[in-house]
Amino acid sequence: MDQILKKPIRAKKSRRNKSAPKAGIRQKKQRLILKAAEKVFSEFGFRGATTQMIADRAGIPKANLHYYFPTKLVLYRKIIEEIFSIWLEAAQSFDENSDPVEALSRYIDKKMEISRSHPFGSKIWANEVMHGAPIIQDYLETTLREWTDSRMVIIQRWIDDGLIDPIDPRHLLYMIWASTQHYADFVHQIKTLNGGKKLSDTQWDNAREDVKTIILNGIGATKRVAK
Amino acid sequence: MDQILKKPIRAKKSRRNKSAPKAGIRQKKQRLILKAAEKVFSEFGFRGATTQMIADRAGIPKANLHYYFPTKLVLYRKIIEEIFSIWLEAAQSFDENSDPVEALSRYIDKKMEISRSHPFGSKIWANEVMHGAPIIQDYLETTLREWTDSRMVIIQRWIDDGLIDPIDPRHLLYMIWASTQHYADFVHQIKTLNGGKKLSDTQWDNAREDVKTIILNGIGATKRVAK
DNA sequence: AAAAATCTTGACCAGTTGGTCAACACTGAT
DNA sequence: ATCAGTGTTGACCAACTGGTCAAGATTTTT
Repeated sequence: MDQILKKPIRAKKSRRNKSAPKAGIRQKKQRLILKAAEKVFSEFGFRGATTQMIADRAGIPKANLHYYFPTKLVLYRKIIEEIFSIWLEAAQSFDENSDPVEALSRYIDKKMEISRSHPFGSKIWANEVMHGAPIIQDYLETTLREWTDSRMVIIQRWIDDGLIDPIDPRHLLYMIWASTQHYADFVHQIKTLNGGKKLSDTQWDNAREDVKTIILNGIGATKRVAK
Repeated sequence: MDQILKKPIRAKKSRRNKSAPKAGIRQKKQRLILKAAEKVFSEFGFRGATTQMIADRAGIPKANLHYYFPTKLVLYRKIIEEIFSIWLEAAQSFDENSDPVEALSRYIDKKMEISRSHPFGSKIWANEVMHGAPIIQDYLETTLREWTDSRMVIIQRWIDDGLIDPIDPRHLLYMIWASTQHYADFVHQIKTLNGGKKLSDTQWDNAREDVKTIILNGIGATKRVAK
C-alpha cells in the first residue's frame, strides 16, 4: 500500500541513516500536503483540483509539493488508499460478533462515525466511483470484491440460521453503505435542509439511531434490540 | 425554467414566424447537445468535462456548440434543471395516496426506476452537491427545501396517526434518497461487484423489492404489505 | 433571383495547468 | 570550515481550455 512513491528519495548514499530530523520534516510535510490535498480533491474532484490550490492550502510553493509528490495522480492515489483502509477497518465488527444485531449495529455506528470524521475521504471515493473508477479500478476488483464476498457469506449464514429475514445480502450491504455515506457525501444538502446549520451532536445521534433502527427492523433482526 | 438562454437568437425580425423547419433543427440540435453533455458531465464532472468532448460526442464542431449554448455553465445548468424536475415528478405518489405503504412503495419504485433510466442525471446531481452545490445552491434553498418540508409534514402525520413507527421523517427521506440513488451513482461499483456485468432485469427487481421491504418493515409500516 | 436571416466552422487567442529545472538554502557529519 | 545530501523555490514551458470571430454555407422570405 506504500509502493506508489517510486522515487526512494531519502537516504541513498548517506552512510549512516541517523539523520532523523530530516526524516521528520519529510513525514511532517507529506502529512501536511496530504491533508490539504484531501480537502481540495473532495471539493473540486481530481481534474478540478489544481496542484496550485493544494500547495496554497498547504502554505507551500507548488514546486515544493512536486518535490514530495511527483505527480497529481500519485498524490491522489495515496489519499484513496488511506480512505479505503479506514473503511476496511470499520468492518472488524463482522468478525468480532456472531450476533447480527450486535455486528450490524457496530458496523453502522462506525460507518456513521467515519462519515462524520472523514467526510472528505468519503466524497473522494464517491467521486472516483461515480466517474467509473478510472484510477482505483484494481481496488474494486480485488480488495473490495473479496471483502464484500466474505461479508455476504456471513450475512447469508445469519439468514440460514433464521436470525434475519431472507434478503439478498448484497442489497443489505449496499443499503448500509448508501445510508451511512450519504451523511458524508451529501452533507452540504443535509446542512442546507437543516436551515444552513450543520447537524448538532444530538441530530447526529438521532440520525445514527434512525438508520440503525430502520435497517435492523427492516431485516427482522430485532428480537432483542441493542440499545 | 427556460429563461437561462438569454440570447433570443431565433425569430427576431422575420415578420412571419412560420419558419418551422429552422426551429425544428434548432430544437433537435439542442437535444443532441444536451444528451451528449449529460453523459460527459456525469463522467468527468463540470470542470473535468470540456466543451470539445461534448462537441465530439455530439458529432459537431465546438464552435457550433457554442452557437447554441453560449457557455459551458449555461449548458450545465440546463441539464441540472431537467434532472431536478424529473425527481420532483416522482414524488406525486405522496399526494395521491394517503396510505404510507402505498405512497412510499410507489415513491421508491419510481426513484429506483429513475436510477436505472437516468443514471447520468443522478450522478451529476450528486457531483454537484458533493462539491458544495456551487451552481445550484438556490435550488436547494428554495424548491428542494419547500418540497422536503411538505413531505415531512405528511410523514409526521403518518406517525401521529400510528401508521408508522416514530422516526424522524427527515432521516427516512434521506435513507430513501440514499438507497435508491446509490443504484445510479455507484452503478460502476455495483457492476464490478456483480462480476463486471450490469444488473439484469431480475436483479433490478430484487434490488427494488429488497429496498422497499427493508424500509417499509424498518418503519413498521407493514401491517399489510402491498405486494 | 436575390436579399435576409439563420446556421456552420476553421482558425485563433488569452488564460490556465501540470510539471520541470537550475540556482539557492539548510543541516549534520567530518 | 567544508562538503555532501537534502530541502526550497521563482521562473519557465508546452499543452490545453473556454470562448470568439469572421467568412462562408444554407434556408426562408420577398
